[in-house]
Amino acid sequence: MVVSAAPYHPHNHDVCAREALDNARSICKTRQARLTPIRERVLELIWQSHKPLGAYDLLAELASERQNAAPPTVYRALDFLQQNGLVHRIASLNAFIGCTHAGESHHGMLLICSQCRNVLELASGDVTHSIRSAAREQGFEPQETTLEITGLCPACQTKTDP
Amino acid sequence: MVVSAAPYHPHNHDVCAREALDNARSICKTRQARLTPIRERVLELIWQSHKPLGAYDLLAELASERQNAAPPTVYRALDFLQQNGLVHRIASLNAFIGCTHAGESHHGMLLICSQCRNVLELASGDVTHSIRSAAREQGFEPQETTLEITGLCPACQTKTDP
DNA sequence: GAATGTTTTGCAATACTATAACATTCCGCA
DNA sequence: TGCGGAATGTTATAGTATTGCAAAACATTC
Repeated sequence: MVVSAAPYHPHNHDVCAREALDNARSICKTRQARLTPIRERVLELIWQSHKPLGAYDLLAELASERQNAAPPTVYRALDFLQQNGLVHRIASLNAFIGCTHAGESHHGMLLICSQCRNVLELASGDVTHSIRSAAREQGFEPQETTLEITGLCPACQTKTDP
Repeated sequence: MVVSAAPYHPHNHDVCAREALDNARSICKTRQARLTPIRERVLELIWQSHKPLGAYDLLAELASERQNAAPPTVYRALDFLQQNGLVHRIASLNAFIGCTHAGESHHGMLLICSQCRNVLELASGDVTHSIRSAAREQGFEPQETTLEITGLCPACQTKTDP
């Protein structure tokens, strides 16, 4: 499932988020991974927008809903979600975003708008391929790729141009 | 100046580090940036190897040499070195590495060995180009790119293969 | 449905990473 | 020699993440 080119295109985000949740439930069922209430709620919070959230943002939300939320609560949920390919951690921001390519084998290229903070996840075969071959040329065997690009999304470009 | 394909190739690292320091001094002179003793020492510490060092690793070294080293001491030095393109911050590790392409316009692609922790910096035109065009296809205007790849370097591949 | 082993959650403490704010010192330059 | 900006000293604190152990929930088998 690939969500359409959100977030730069206007879209019904409720539908978008609901689809992501449904998809997550289906993936977890297949993988026999337990999408517990805490984990599901964390994922739901992350999917409230296409802007990355910090672990302590999530914790604050969670703590307002349940008594016993502590840092490990949210970090464990995030670990689970990452391991099942449902969220990405954005290293350059120490924040987390819902994965729009869950269930597909990919390594996401994240386009992060420095102005509105929306994040678009891309999976480009060209990019993947050129990175792999550049690495292999050096005899290097890649395992994990972190590719994060900050810049201006289309909407924010027109806003800042006079 | 491009340092040869260190660190995977055997090389005289003393020479390698000394060249990096000389190069840094020359760059700072040109840019009228003040490579003060603290800043130079931090850079020297970073260049002791091709393995990334955390800010607090650097601080520990620094503190053993001078009385007044505190976190801001090392973070300020690192800020300066980054702004002048002499070191890179590795977001996925919260650590710092000497830039092997200082003085050249580039955005480094870092190959990080998960076993020996050595880091090789690459500047591939192909990769740069495919990333830029993938971003632009979405109408996105890139400003900063973080590209970090963990995997196995040639030496560690042969070690782990039986 | 009770016993058992595994997974998940609760809980407290702490480690690690980074910055803020303000005082002081240093350095180039008029 | 004194002025002004840059760099450093100093203290405190903010922000991010993990460890370790106890308790509870759950799945499975008997």
